[in-house]
Amino acid sequence: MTKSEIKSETAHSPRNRGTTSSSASARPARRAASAKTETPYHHGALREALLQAAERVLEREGLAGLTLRAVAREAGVSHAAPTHHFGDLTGLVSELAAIGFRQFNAAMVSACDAATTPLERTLARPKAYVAYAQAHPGMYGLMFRTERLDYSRPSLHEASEASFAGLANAIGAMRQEQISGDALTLDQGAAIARAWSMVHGFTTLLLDGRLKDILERLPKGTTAEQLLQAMLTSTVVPKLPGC
Amino acid sequence: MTKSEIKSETAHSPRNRGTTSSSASARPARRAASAKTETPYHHGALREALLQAAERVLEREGLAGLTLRAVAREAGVSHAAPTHHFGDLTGLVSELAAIGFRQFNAAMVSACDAATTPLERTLARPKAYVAYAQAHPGMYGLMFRTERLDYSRPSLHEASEASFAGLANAIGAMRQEQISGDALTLDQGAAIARAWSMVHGFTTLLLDGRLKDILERLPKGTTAEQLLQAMLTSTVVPKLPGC
DNA sequence: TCCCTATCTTTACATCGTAAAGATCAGATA
DNA sequence: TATCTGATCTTTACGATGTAAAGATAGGGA
Repeated sequence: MTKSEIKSETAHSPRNRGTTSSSASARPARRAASAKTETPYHHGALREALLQAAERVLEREGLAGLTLRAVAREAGVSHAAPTHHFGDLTGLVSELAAIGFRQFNAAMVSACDAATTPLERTLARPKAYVAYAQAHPGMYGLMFRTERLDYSRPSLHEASEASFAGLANAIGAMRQEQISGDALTLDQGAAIARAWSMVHGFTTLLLDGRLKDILERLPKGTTAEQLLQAMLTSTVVPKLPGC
Repeated sequence: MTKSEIKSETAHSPRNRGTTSSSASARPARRAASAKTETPYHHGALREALLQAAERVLEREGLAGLTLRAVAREAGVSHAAPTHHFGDLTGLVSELAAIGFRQFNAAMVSACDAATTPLERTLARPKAYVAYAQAHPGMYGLMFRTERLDYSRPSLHEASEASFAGLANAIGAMRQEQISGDALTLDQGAAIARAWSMVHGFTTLLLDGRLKDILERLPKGTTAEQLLQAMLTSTVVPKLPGC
């Protein structure tokens, strides 16, 4: 889109494989793996390399810049190479999102482990949630942009499911209840939905720059993290109908 | 993307303007507005027609299907016609989002006006918020997908600003305070952020199908609206740290 | 009457996703 | 050891998209 900036792509032979095929013999001739092959025809671990390249592209150029061809360029292979490993763009993006969910879960678990005081234990998870999103805005945006993902992929389904389970358990712990996997009371469901909606909504609005107006009007120097904490801990409940 | 389904587009002359130019005289010849012109060369109100076409395309085929060419097809004009009115895709999409914000605000205002009991007055706005998103998922998704919008456009900036102002005022009313435009206490900011995050997060999760797991585990027949209400009214505050 | 200008259409081009066919190579099989 | 097979990667090709630029067509004033 938008005319793109550079990248001619007319340059064939993605990786300079040191072939230096001088003559243009139409016959394949099977050039016998010329002694100093810089990079072999077979990459060896292209799948992982592509996923890492994709993450770099995503965080560098944003969601719109995450294309199959850009990832292939970043990895130094031909533009059709990713297809073999991921089927299509949705496949690549879904695998990347699965990685994101695993990073995300790991961040929250380790934040919980590090918490010591009761207040820290209460805030560790939401703070880690927002912190991950701020540190990896591209990844977070990808993970919650359903239209580009394929949740029927086991890796993605599992990873996002684990994310939800962790949340539900944390809420259960707050309510000193064992949240059974199969049934919820309305109160339990409301508690889970409230916590998740609040943190997810805050994060989304923050990343979209929609909280800037609020932050600017707060006492000078107030950070998003402080706003989050105030939002989560303040017990002042509005008493009258709005509108 | 995805190979598309149909639409040949090889059919030139978007609208059948009844020209029936039999001979192929290379010279323009200025065919004198043949008596029964079905649709004139100049549409007359193409800008509005394009915006309406865009909304139809958006709700019918989703965000990914909302392309300049698809909108032009829907409106029956050449694929480059929208460019003249909106500059580029971002322009069209931003104007459409502005319309969305205006519809959205109107829906909340009228819901507030219709509320009578105190409980209704408290819930009218959030319920209208979610209801709009459910009725116009494409529009809602568009409005909060920042990466495709250009907030420097006055119409969009104003409309979304009005949306925020309405929210802030509603929170102010709940707290029986006058929320001054330029400064906020941390408590006030937290109250606004909490309300907005909660409702926006709930809506986003709901539209992305991520609350399905919760809804299925609630007492049989519980609707999203009931969950929202429980989420907003329940005063049971979690008492212990989580993790 | 003539021409200017906004509006709309054509044409063109770079990029994208994806399919299909060819090239390359590692390892099994004989 | 020589050959074959299948996985991996590259080429080539096609339709779709956004956007720029040039041509065609009126509507409305000079």
